[in-house]
Amino acid sequence: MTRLSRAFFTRSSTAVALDLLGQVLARRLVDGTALRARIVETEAYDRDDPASHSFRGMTARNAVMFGPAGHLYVYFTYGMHHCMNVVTDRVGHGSAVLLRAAEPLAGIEAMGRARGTDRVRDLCRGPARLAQAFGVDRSFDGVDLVRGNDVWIERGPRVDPVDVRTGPRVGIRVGVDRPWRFWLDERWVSASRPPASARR
DNA sequence: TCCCCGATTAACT
DNA sequence: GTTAATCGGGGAG
Repeated sequence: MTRLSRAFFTRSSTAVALDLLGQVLARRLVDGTALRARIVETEAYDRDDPASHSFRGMTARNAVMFGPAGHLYVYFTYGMHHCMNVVTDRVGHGSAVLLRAAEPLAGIEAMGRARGTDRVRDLCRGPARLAQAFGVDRSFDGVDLVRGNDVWIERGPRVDPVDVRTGPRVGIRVGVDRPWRFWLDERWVSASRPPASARR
């Protein structure tokens, strides 16, 4: 097992988002249970990107985005959901990659318990589902993926560039012109939805 | 302080 | 295809 390094994360969010496809998100629960899932969908967010939480500058909520790369940025939204991001680029830059979906590999029973479902396909298909399956909430905001022993990302089998798909990001109403969503296998990828601009 | 709405999901018709 | 759930962030006043 090779863990992804600080250098891997200290690059542009789009480069990291693309290269995270096929890597393995790993977690060790307090009871020792190991969780592993292959990352199959990501989205890049950058400063000067109106869809990014960092766009309007640093606040208490997004402060981690402006810190060193390779740390988790976890935010709470819709009054009930948590989403996991990996901080990218240089300190002070303000960029991150949203982990949107993954293919469960190990610890599936524990993930099912955390999610309240037996459907393997729905365990990690969607950013809030993924965070819930991995037991990640706001208390994980700022956790170091490079040095920590609770969550980290391992090098997975090499991905053939031919298998990579790109397109507009999901659920946003600004910055839709940037094709910063990256995914591999439709089966494990989060549900598409009508453009955010058409809702509410 | 008030108020709108979100990097979503599940459960509807 | 539509919508309720549910609450914190942050812009407006």
